[in-house]
Amino acid sequence: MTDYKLDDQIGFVLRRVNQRHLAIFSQLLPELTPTQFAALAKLIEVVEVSQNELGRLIAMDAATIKGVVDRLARRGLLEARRNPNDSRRKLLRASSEGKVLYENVVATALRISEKTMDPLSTGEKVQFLGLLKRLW
Amino acid sequence: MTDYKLDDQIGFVLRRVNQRHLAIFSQLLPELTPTQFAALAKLIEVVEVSQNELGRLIAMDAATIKGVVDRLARRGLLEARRNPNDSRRKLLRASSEGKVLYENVVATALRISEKTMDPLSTGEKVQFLGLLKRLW
DNA sequence: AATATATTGTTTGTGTGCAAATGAAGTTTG
DNA sequence: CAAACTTCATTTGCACACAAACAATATATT
Repeated sequence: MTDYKLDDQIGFVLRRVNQRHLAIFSQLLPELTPTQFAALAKLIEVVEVSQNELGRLIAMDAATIKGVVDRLARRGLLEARRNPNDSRRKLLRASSEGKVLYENVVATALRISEKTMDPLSTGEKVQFLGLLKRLW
Repeated sequence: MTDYKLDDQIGFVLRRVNQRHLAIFSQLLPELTPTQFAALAKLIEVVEVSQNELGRLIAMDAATIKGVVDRLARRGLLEARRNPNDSRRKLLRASSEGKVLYENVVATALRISEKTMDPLSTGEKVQFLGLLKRLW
């Protein structure tokens, strides 16, 4: 008879912390989902990429990034064109609306991260993020 | 111009760590999803509960727990009956198959938690889980 | 007892997230 | 050059996850 405590398992706690983070995110930045914001932020950073490559940069598989890109495109936040040298590739760029939105909300995105970690002291935040990153 | 590094944001790192955890889980315990295992484990712990109450115990909303319970019931891992005193309520219990499966995999579930935190030392694991829990 | 309020489970709609299969288009190899 | 392979985007199918609306049923208030 093994003693198993659900509340002590990292997977379960991870899920709950993520729930809290999602709630904070959608309250402070209801215009975009965390996923959509990540895609937009990365797209602005790299200027132009293909769809699958963008997915790889933010750890989304081909099926997932397709949906995210479609939703951003439908709202006019990014633009797609075909790569003339490789007609399989769909090259993506943030539109000017996308850039404006990003500039308007990036400070809020930072506040979301802060608020999520608010229960921790400054030192603990650094420590926690360091440990968390090692679990990639 | 705010300096925003996606890879340093807790939400993004949380998502990646969760991805890694999910991959470990489905490799070591492909019979159940983490969600289904959580529902089964909690159900065995509390013996009998209504569907929505079970959802509350493991932080799943009514729509989500319904799907999870339906899938477990379809596989015969739990049984449902109507509460005679309150005919709205669907009372759930783990079936004997459900209990057997749980006993057979609970040790594996513990190994999954261990493996997820493997990159950390013993002291760091305790420390990390403590900090993580404070972010509920 | 009649009305108002709350809760239970269900359904619909939207958005991730992954596996597996597919056709089109490149690249590598014999 | 042709066959084998790889990659790109797409589609389908399944599993969470939450919001909002709903009917049925309980409970509380007057």
